[in-house]
Amino acid sequence: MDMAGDLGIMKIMKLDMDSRFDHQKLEPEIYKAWEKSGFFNPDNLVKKGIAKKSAGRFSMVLPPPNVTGVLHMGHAIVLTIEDIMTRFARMQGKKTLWLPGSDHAAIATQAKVEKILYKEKGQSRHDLGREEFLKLVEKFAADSHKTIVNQTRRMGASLDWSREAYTLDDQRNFAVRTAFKRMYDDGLIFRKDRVVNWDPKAQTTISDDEVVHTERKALLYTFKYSKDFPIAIATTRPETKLGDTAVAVHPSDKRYKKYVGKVYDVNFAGEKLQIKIIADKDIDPEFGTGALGVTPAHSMVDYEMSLRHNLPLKQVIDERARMTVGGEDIKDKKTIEAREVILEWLRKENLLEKTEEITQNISTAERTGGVVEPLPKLQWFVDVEKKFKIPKSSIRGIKSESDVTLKELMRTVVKNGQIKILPKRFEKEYFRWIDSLRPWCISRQIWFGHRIPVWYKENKMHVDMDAPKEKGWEQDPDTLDTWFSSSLWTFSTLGWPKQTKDLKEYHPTDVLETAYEILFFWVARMILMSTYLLGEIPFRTVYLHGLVRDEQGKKMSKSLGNSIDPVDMIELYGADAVRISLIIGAAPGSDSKTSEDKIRGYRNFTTKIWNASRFVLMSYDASLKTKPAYTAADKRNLKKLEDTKKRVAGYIEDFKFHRAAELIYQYFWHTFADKVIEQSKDRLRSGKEADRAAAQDVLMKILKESLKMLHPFMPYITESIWGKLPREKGESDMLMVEKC
RNA sequence: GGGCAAUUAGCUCAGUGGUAGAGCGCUGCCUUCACACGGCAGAGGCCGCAGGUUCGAAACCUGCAUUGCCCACCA
Repeated sequence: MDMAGDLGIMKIMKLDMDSRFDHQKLEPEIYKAWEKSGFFNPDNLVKKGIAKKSAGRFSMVLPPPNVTGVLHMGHAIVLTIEDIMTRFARMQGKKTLWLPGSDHAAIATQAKVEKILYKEKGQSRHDLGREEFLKLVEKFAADSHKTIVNQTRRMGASLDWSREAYTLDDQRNFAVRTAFKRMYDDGLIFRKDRVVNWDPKAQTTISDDEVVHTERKALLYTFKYSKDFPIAIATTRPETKLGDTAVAVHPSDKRYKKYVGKVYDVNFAGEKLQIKIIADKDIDPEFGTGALGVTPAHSMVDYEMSLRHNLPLKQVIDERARMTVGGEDIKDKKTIEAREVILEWLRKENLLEKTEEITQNISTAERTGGVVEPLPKLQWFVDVEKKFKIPKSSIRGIKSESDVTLKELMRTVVKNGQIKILPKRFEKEYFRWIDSLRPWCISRQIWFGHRIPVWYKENKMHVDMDAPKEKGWEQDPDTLDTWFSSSLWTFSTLGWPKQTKDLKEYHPTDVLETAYEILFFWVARMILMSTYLLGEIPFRTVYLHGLVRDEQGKKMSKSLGNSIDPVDMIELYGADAVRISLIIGAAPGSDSKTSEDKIRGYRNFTTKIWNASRFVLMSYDASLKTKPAYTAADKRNLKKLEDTKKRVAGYIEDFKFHRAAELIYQYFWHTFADKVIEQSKDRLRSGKEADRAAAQDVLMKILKESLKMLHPFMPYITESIWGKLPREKGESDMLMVEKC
């Protein structure tokens, strides 16, 4: 194989080695040489005969980073683990594809740009209008994309940039509209008035998974609606009681049995209410008075209860979290202000029986931190429990043309082992999530994202790929949940809905590697979409890694000021040191800690690799042609090398990257450098020729094999050293594609 | 309220039935021609607690404690 010339790697080769590895200068040069070689693209691996049919293929998508900012340690660990898998597969001669892309991250990106716009110009998005504002967001996204892609390259990630995708580009938009249309036609997407999670801060709905429960202290008030109402109720939000349409008690609660079924007209703080007493087994007779004021429009629980009992729904709070009913002193007031007014009225009327402090869980929006206000709204949903006919299925246990639900599909592929989730404990969480899954609200009242492919005219509705030809149709102003488009990622990136060669070759992908945090958001929904739209699994193995924390074990975040910038660390210590320090000590699915000290420690390892290699190269006498006479110790050393290689490969195949990395570290430093090299010194200087030949052969052999083992973990320095070593027949000029 | 995980040397963590390990840190010696971002030597742990299984347990089982995380509609 002679490709050194046009690969440009010769330029960075020298006959001997510099006294240190200049990572700042050499890493970017090496990355360029890799890119120029074209070997990140599997087509070229096949063309040049590097990928062997018998070795099979390996495909994986990169979890697309959000175009909201810069690379952080979370990305760094993703890139490192996935690059290890990718490089390992490539060196095994597999047709290897690792596909990059980025995510438009609808709410997150829009919120960020709105913040900047307000800070810089004091304007809101409405001041600009939809079109102008979107231009601004797109500009921001493009800049951010550029930064992230450059930083991704610095990490050494061997991604096939020729296939790069974006969740909001034309091709992906086509996939999104296709998916939406198909789901609508199958009755799996519906539009309905339902109580949804409303984020008053972002002014949009959010899905159940975007709701975060946080504990806080609150006051629990016990009172009666009016003097002649028989039952006292307890609440932390008296203002919502203007929307009550029932009081619920436990069916076997003797205190209240006689009232069940009765209807009362009451005047509550000036608002006329009609309250029906109902019995529901979800009521805890022990809590408060054992009676719950049911507010169907402003509580998820109460809403579900109202559906069971056929209760009317009365909205009293609007999108700005202000009251829509009540007298002058209440209407249009913020909920907290209205609460005080009502409490004042309760005291005056002598209806307030008790006030106590409790700790309660409140719902907040994941992105904005705003307190979620449940509201009835007309929105689009995905029905996960409706039966539909699946045309074609390669899922074990689900026949083509059979009737299934999305939940069944999601559950089946993990239950039957077609998809393995590692570590296994996350499978349990996955099933639990599916069991409690409700309709997925997919419409968002924001501008940045895939516009919903639905058009309205008077009372007519048109759901299709494109707008109707005739005039007067208005497109739905809402956009789709960002996870709708990213859930198509494993196949939309390969050309779906077109039946492309890539789709046939690389789907299902082999591995989906990501942080356990987004198991529900993303992984589960990819399974949903792939099984539904393609009738096949999106990936065979889900490998989940933990979060990277700081020295104190705190989550790294900008606001805490404890985040370590991976790019700073690369500048200081090199990408190889950053990579291996993120791997060692990070068991699958467990959080790990990182610090500059740790990275510096592993930088020392790169120096050790460099110096040991320098020694082997400098003491190597190429003119020595004598047949080597191996000693028993030489054979033992070579045997140990083979054992180590096998164990390392086994660990990688088992997704135990931390074990593999630690083993190579131990082997290279404490076996090869400390023992084998030290023991060879005398022989190299004064031994007989045959012994010298044996000694230098063993050293060169172990060095080369060690570099191969190390390459997936520390690609830069190993590639650099490989380029300086004498090559034997059949050996590639580029370590990246050398057989291991 | 339900579930999951962790608890091993000062710190960070490996170690899934057979005489306690690594890195960092610490102590002492060594600047010898690969490397002081180094070498050699060394100190340091009744493996959270209590029971049990076993010839044998840090590992398996039961209970407890502490910490962390996830989920959940106690108003």
